[in-house]
Amino acid sequence: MKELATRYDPKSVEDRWYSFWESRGYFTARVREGRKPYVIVIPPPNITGILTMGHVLNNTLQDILVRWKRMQGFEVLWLPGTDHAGIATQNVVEKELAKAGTKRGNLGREEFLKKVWEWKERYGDTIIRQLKKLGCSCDWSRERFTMDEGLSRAVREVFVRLHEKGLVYRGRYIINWCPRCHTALSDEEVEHEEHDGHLWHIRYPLKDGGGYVTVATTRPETLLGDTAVAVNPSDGRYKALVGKTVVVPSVEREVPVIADEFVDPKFGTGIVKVTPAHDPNDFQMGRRHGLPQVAVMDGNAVMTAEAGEDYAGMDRFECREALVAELEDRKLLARVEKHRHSVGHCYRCRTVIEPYLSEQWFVKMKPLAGPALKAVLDGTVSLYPERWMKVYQHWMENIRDWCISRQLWWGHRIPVWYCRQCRGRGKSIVHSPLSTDTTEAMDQSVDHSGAIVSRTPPDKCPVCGSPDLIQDEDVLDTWFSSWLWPFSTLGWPDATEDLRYFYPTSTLVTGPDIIFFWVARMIMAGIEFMGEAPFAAVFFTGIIRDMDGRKMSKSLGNSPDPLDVIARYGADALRFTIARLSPVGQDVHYANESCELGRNFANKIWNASRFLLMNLGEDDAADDAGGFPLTMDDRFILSRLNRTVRDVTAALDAFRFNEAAERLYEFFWSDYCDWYIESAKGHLQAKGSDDARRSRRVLLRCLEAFLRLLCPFMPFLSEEIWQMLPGRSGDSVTRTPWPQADPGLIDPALEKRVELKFEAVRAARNLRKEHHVPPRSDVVVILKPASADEASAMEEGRAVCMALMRAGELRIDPQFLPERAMPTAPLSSGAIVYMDLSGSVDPSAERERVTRELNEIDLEIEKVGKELANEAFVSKAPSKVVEMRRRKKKSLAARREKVMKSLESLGEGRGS
RNA sequence: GGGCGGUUAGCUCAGUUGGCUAGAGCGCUACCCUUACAAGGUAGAAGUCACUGGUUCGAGUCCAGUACCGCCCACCA
Repeated sequence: MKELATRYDPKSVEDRWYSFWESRGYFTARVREGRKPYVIVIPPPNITGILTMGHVLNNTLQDILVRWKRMQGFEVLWLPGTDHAGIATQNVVEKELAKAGTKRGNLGREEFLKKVWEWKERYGDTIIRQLKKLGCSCDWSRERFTMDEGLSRAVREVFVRLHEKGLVYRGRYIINWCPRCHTALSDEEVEHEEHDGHLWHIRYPLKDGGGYVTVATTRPETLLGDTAVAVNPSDGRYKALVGKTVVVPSVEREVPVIADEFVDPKFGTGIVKVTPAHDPNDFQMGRRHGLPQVAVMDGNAVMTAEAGEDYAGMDRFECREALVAELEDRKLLARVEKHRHSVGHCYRCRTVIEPYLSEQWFVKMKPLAGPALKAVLDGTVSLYPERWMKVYQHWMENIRDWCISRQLWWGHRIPVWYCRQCRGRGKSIVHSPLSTDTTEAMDQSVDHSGAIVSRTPPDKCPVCGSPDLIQDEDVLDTWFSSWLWPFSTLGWPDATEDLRYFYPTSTLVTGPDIIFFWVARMIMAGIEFMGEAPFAAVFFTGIIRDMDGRKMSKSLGNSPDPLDVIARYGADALRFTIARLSPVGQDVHYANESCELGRNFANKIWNASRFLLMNLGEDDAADDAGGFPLTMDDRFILSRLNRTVRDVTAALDAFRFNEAAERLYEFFWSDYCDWYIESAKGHLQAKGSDDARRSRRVLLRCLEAFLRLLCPFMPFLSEEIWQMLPGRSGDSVTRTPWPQADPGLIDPALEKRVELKFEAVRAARNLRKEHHVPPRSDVVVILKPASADEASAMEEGRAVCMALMRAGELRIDPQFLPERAMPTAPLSSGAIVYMDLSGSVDPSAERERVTRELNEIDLEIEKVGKELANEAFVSKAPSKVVEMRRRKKKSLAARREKVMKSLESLGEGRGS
């Protein structure tokens, strides 16, 4: 047996075992009929991403699940991959270009895309490599990318199918526009933030010279695009105004005063300016009243010529300032109020979003939402924690159409073409789908706007036959590929074996921040295209925060690099700590130092195993106790082991990872190390004895079972130790079956009996300490048991107790009566522990201590006495509970008596 | 404006259907390098379970309300 270090060194083992597992194909799933599949698709990290603590949490939990399920005999597929992350990636590459002194406009679309692909090849798998460091057991042979050929085909297929159903449409609407990214965004991609702004009250002169109307606005610069002023039709104050004409300041445009229900008379002045081209509500109002749309800003949020020559070319916020100054000069600014309101920001670059009128593609969501909501409400898909159901339901019931076109270059190009001939001549009003006789026509359709929607690039216009076609410039929202992930990754739209066998998947583990972006939409897509929800359960993790409760972020610098943590503490330590700390459905407060929890635990396991290995002989095996009769302690640890197996399994079944981790920790540290190994040490001394052999085998049996339970949490360490155990010939702990709890071995009564011994030992140790007995010196301990059963339990454990108490002599004597002052400690059973210090006790200190004890007992007696004196309690509470109280009272009384006696033996009675 | 969490030891959190004296880890105090482990052992101190009321024989746990913290949603001109 080679010498093992006294500290576990994760660095020297982790990579070795990872490649061992990988090279043996342990993570590769196969289609195996008759075997139940268990499938998780990874939430694909962005190719721009590096591993964050959020990923660590997420993927550790997924890895725990899949490793556990593999051991339970499922055919497990954990499907990995990455997301092309349209905006994020384009931004990253653009930044690189900027550093090199160029920009994408200079390169042109094709050249730029080449650059992005190059970037992706170089850096896109960073996060994948990092996941391997963490120990993630993904099936890398099935790794996918949202822009690879198969997934791109799925995207086109979905777009065309939705278009055929009339669920994809194009139109000119107000959308969320990021002036920095130069693209439209969906509502979900806008992050609202509370912001201290102003409410400017602005006077619009009436054309007839009869004074002013005063409107209130938070965005005065949009006034340049006003085409009306509105009041509520039932607002008595302003009835007379309706139909009159006012003059928009600065641009001096004459616009009508209209009446519209939308206006809230209680807000501001009750009069609202209407800017149909720059506000979604005004857009609607404008449609209702046939108002012109005047766009005063361009895609850079720079004022256009429509804004008037004073402002054209100005940035929107600059313009705001200048315009307010002008209004003030002209006495048209009635007043300014402070006003707190929420402002939308781009989720990728934080720029303030501009409502912007433009032509975009949308998905009609209502028809998709219905079945997806039902699936969650009826339990086809269960959400953990359940409360997310409400959030989900609210979103589904108030769902709005999804703007899916992006004015980017990096992404799936929209599978739509336009005919230059037809469009040029302004004809082509054709309805989809084209039901002509050609097979090609099945693949494409032309909608009322002249768009040819096709799975493959068409070579000629189906209307006029012209080959002069041009593809839509836009790409699709990144999430338009993500929402297909659970089936596109398995080969859809082809009817592959994988798809048939592995779909629907089992569990999705993700953060609640993408419930709308991703989870909800996947459920919709799964039901729409596969006819079945994509997973049975969704587990929402918490969000990782720092100790001050702040979100981890680069700018705050509070975001640790998991690879540093792994280097410092080990992957297992990080995994275990994260699992242990993450409360179900609650955010995790994390600091690197927390990983000491996992590191120390790993070290404890390492050393306990080392101890056992030092004692083991060649012939020791774990499968049985060698036919030797088991001791009480043996049966105790086996009982605790089986209890642990049962509890850990139940906890995992319920996604209570923290509880599972806690059970493992408790069992190993408290039961196995603190008690069982300590009590076994005596037996192990005579190596050749049956006693020692029995002990070794039970120790080994527990360790083996424990390592298997631990394996999903700490795969590297458990493998390292597993391989050192006798009788291993290169088999892997990851391939062993998950332990089954044997209920017959769980014996609560026995556990109680053994706990009595703990208590006696603890009491004796406490007495030693209180009376300053030097650690090395032996003492005489006398135990006065409360029952014959206790006496026999103590008798059986005599040797162990003596060792742990460090007692030179242990007398078990039901009749014992001290002749002189002796420190005592009562046990909960009513038994009493005496320590004979041969008169070296200070009676007054002891008296004080015992008096304190007596007071505590009296307090308890009073409490129970009151309860039992309560007629209502005795008659209404379950008899079991009443009985329990009676017993408690009795044992307290017995204890009190004993304490009183020892107090008397100390010389004086108590004052009261 | 609507909704959802949280509030238990100095810190981070358990406490599953109400029922033995509310637990753990870290930190703290004291002693100990006892031949697996000082990343350890042993013993200990430390809690008005946010507040107010209610239900109940009995409330950290259930109900109502209040306060503070956090998050999400909303056409908050």
